[in-house]
Amino acid sequence: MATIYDVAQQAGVSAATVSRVLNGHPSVDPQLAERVRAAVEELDYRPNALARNLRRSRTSLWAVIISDVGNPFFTSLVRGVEDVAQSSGYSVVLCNSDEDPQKEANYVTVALAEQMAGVIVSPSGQAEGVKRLLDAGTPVVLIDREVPGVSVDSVLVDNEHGAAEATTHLIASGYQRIGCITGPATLSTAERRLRGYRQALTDAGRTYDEALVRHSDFREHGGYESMASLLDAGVKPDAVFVANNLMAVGALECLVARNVSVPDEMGIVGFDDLPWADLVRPALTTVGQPTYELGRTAAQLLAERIGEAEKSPSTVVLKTELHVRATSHRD
Amino acid sequence: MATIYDVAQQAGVSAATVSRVLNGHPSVDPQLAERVRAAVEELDYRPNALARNLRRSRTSLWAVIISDVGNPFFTSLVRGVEDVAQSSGYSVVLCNSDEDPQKEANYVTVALAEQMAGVIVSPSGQAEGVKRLLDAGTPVVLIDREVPGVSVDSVLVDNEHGAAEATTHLIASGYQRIGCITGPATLSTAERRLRGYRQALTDAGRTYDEALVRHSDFREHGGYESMASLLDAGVKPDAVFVANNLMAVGALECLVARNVSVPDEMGIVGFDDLPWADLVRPALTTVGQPTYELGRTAAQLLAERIGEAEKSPSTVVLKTELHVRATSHRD
DNA sequence: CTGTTAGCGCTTTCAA
DNA sequence: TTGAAAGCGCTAACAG
Repeated sequence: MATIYDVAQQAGVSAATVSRVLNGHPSVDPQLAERVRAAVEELDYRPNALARNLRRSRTSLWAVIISDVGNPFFTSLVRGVEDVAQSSGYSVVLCNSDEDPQKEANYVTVALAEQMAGVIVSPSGQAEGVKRLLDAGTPVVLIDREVPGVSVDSVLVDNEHGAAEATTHLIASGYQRIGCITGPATLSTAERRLRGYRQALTDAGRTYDEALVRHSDFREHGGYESMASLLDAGVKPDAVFVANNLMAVGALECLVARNVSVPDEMGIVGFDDLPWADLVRPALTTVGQPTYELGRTAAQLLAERIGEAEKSPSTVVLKTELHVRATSHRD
Repeated sequence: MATIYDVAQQAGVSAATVSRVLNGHPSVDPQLAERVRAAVEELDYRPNALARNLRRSRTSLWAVIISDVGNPFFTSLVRGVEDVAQSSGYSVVLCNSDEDPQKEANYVTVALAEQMAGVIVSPSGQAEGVKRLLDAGTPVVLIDREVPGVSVDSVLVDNEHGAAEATTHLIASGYQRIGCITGPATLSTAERRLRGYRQALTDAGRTYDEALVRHSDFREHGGYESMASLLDAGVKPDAVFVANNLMAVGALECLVARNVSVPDEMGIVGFDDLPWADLVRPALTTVGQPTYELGRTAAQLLAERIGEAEKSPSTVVLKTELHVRATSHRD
């Protein structure tokens, strides 16, 4: 592998000049610059990123730490991030924490150790990872989820409003006992969606019944179990607001398995869409999120933060949109 | 940020000794080692990976370059890779090439520049990226797809056999004119699956009719279009073998849109499963792949290759398994 | 078993 | 505008 000195020798200049040419430093004689470029070409020289990283003490990599690669919500989001990153000259590497704070911590350590230029993270509950990044001065943007007690750029959706809209829709569809399956109490999305659900009930003059609420894990299996638990309970709901897409799938599977007809015996609204939703029968009513836009926005915030470390953090809240399909009304 | 010298000073030893302790080099006095560990703790010292990388001229990162983050096939595979990587002391970063050779080339450049310890790649058609990695001496494992003319560790499934089994199943179910929607001719999987389909027809004494074959892009939309094109053609098929999961979804959506009843008017078998397949109606018959196992195996090969650069490359072929569901038989 | 020393390849003052 | 030289933080010969 050719080094910068080989190029310098070949071009008859110093390594410093080669470096200047390579990094677009203006004050270089065009003739010399041309000789350097020719030498680079000839030797097929590739700068050693490791040495450059060490010297500059940063890389041109962004880490995106997501909490579940298997959730299509994140894949669309990642596309949004990638598109912005590319046009800003960064490459994106994905890290899958699998909702495991330990794995998340590992990836934070990697991002720190490799001195990534920036990190976009959907934190799996604990503030610790985000705090470590912030303390080290790494530009960070939170996506999808908040963490309490830290001041940091964030991109969220209007979870409470979306959840309330979903619940109100179920009420308007004539359902009487509306339950809720939400996620881990440690996640802001789970809590906010639960709050929106509760608020909508209260606003409609309904009583909020703790017995109709389940906390689960935002995974398919958890949705299945929670629905089963709801069906086996004393007071059965006749509709359920399910606070994420994977759990909605699980809940539907449970209803199919138990021969509970949807939407007649049980109405369902999920949060976040599914791919190939059109093929799922009955078609699932959802609170749609602008996933690609979430990714784009987070990436833009990150780029700005990198450019200007001192500016005060901003939180962008994007709107959700109710997609009424078949599972939420009886007509 | 504390450096290794700060730790050395704090512990009253040399930087070399600190390095030895940190890297588990055996010949260190336990007492000194203990002092070093205490100093590390006290200063909250984190080794600078950039410096270490430069010195060792490699990182402890694996890159997994996949061709479509949106395809659940890859997400399961990634889990398999991660599990092995973790237990071998590597971290996995994901790179999404989106079936775009240009993006793939960029990520290869990143992997090379950052001197990743190893790369697992499902190449998007061209051999160029893989060749560059190999030429640079980077340990590489191919997954899911072959590239012609390079000798490299690979993990594949038995595409021809799986496709033939699917086609034979359609024949046995009484379908007469069986078509095929396959992927880009540049991808080995697309070609092998097409070959398996053709072979099965021939073996059954059927004629192979080029007019019933479509090459598409392994994406949902492409499957939709191809199915539409097949329906609009002079000789309509009464069953179709679709060579990947996303295109099968697209094809089904087209059939729903056109009011073609499945499996009565049209039988369908897809290649590779879908998540929440149980909810898709009618339930899709598929050629199942051991996705997690593919990832695990690739990771193991990579670990071995890193350990022993000179061993001759091996190709592991895993078995597929036909999952007969509702879309492929009329009874 | 431990310390001294010499770089890994690059960028960036500083002087010319 | 250019080059010489220092050094980012770590590891690995080589001595001792």
